Amino acid sequence: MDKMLVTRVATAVKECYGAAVSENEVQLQETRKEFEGDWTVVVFPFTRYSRKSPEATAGELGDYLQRHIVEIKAYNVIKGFLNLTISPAYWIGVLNEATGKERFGYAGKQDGKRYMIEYSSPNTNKPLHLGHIRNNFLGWSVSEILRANGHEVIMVNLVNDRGIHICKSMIAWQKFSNGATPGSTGKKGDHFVGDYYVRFDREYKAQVEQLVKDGTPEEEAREQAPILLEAREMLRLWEAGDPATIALWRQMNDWVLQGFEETYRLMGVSFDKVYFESETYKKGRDIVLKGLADGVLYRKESGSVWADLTSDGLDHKLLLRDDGTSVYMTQDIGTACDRFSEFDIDEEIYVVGNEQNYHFQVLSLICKKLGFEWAGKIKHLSYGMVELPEGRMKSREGTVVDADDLIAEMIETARVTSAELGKLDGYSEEEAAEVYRKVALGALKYFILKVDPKKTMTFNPKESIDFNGNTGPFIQYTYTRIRSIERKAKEAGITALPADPLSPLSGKEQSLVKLIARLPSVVAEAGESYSPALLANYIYELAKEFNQFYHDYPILKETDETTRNTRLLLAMQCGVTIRNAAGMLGIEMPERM
RNA sequence: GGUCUCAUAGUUCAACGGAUAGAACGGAAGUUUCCUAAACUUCAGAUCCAAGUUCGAUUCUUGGUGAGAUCACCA
Repeated sequence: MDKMLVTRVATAVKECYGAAVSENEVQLQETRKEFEGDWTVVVFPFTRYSRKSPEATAGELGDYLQRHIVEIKAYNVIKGFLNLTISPAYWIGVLNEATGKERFGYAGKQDGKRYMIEYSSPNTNKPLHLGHIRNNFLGWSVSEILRANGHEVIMVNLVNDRGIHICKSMIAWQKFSNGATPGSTGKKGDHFVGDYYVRFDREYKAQVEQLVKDGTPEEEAREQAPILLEAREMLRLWEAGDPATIALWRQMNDWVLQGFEETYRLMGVSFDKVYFESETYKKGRDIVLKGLADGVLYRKESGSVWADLTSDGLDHKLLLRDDGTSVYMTQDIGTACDRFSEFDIDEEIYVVGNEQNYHFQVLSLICKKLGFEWAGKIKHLSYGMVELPEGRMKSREGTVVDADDLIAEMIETARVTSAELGKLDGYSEEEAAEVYRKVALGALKYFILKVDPKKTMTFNPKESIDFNGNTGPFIQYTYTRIRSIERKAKEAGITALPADPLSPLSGKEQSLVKLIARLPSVVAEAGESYSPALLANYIYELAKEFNQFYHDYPILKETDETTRNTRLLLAMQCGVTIRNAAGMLGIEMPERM
């Protein structure tokens, strides 16, 4: 409907004033609640074609549109705004069309693009924390939204499983574990290994302090601490392929990955393909050498290879070290190249925190310089840090919020609240636990996804799990109310019937239908801008609108059968809409809560 | 210092260059009991500063101020 209106407005301008206006010059928006009408055309831009006052122009266009579009019942003009009122029959048609579609909101799979989306990308030396949570939710949700738009999405995870950080955990484990394992201690693997990483750091600091006390300059002490030298030696052994080192490395990574697996399952995210940096870290070397031969890159006397980006306002960037080994940037060039040739993807999205904005700016620039035609197809979905009400998380100060701990706490809060109110009394323990999990994760996901990704956000665990206001649980709660109404209606033998075209919808009913009808365009917009936040805010608006609607029109009390059935239908469709839209954010709906 | 991002009620978040800047939480007052972890209705309360472009600027441009990120032979 809205697309059709835009087209027709453009023709109207052409017919009335003989000026060809492109469709993106037409500004169509939903009429604000305080005015009469459904859609509003902003006519200010057309006054230069009509050479008349905004009011007169709007009037003429309104006349034309009403004559030529049957669905337009009336129009009114306020200043330069032309408000169009659509006939009630149209809205009833929309409602009838939407109902019964379980996949309402999802576009069919037609000529969509193929995306690859890389997200999560953890290091294997410590467990996931709150920052990863934002990353995972964003990556998963954007994928779902793109899929809902009819695109194909390959979700990938690049696990950073090699380097000095994992060697630090390995050394500490060798020295201090006495052969302990996650199995023997009952600890989750990632936490187990993370503890040794922390242990390493403690030991390292103690050694530095001791060296300084013995008269070593601090800078030198930091370089010369024995345990650090041991970690470096271990990295050397690893790169040399020393069997014992490799075996230990494999063992510790397995522990961590098993732990991650559990956290991913809990968060409800998954991947189509997992890359390991240990397998990709040498990539890109040949490409860089070719770039060097082509004169795009240059070599310093010491042997290292660089890209000169100063003409683009950036610095020089190292691509190969003196010893010829790759750096992070080199690997990224290599893996991107592989992916584009292997999967024939139209676009690659990297979900990575904004501390790497510079990295991705440089990456796309270098790829362009190297002459890859896909250089423009790599996108960085950059997101801001997550802070706590007390301020930034600092690993040094131990204020990092662990992902598993946080989720466990939220589930516990949900459990306690529910137990107090005894609402799930009829449920078995497993069923109830499932509800707590859905509520806790719904709260977390909604709270994080409703915020514009690029902004730094403050996460307040207490507020997020509030059951009122702009929260996930409020949305879930609204859904369960709808389901409860459905159940009661069924018990009373009431069935929802298609709306009667002869019974016009009231204002509140109509605005609810309008809101429901908007879902497809919200999904499309969210897909284009990679913004789950748009969807989140939409769902809240719908949930809130439903609550108001239900307050004004108690469905089960209504005596007129046709009216009652239409309203029941409307409520049920609200439920489907909320469920589907929330599903794209990864928020599951409980039947009761 | 260079580059990039952000700045909106007390707080957490909204607002393709459009109408009187919306919500939520918190605060004040009230209504109701068909769904209920009840909901709904009022009230008070904000665009960091200064210029510019525009019929119209929270939005675009420039310059300030403030906050954050980044500029490694780390990843």
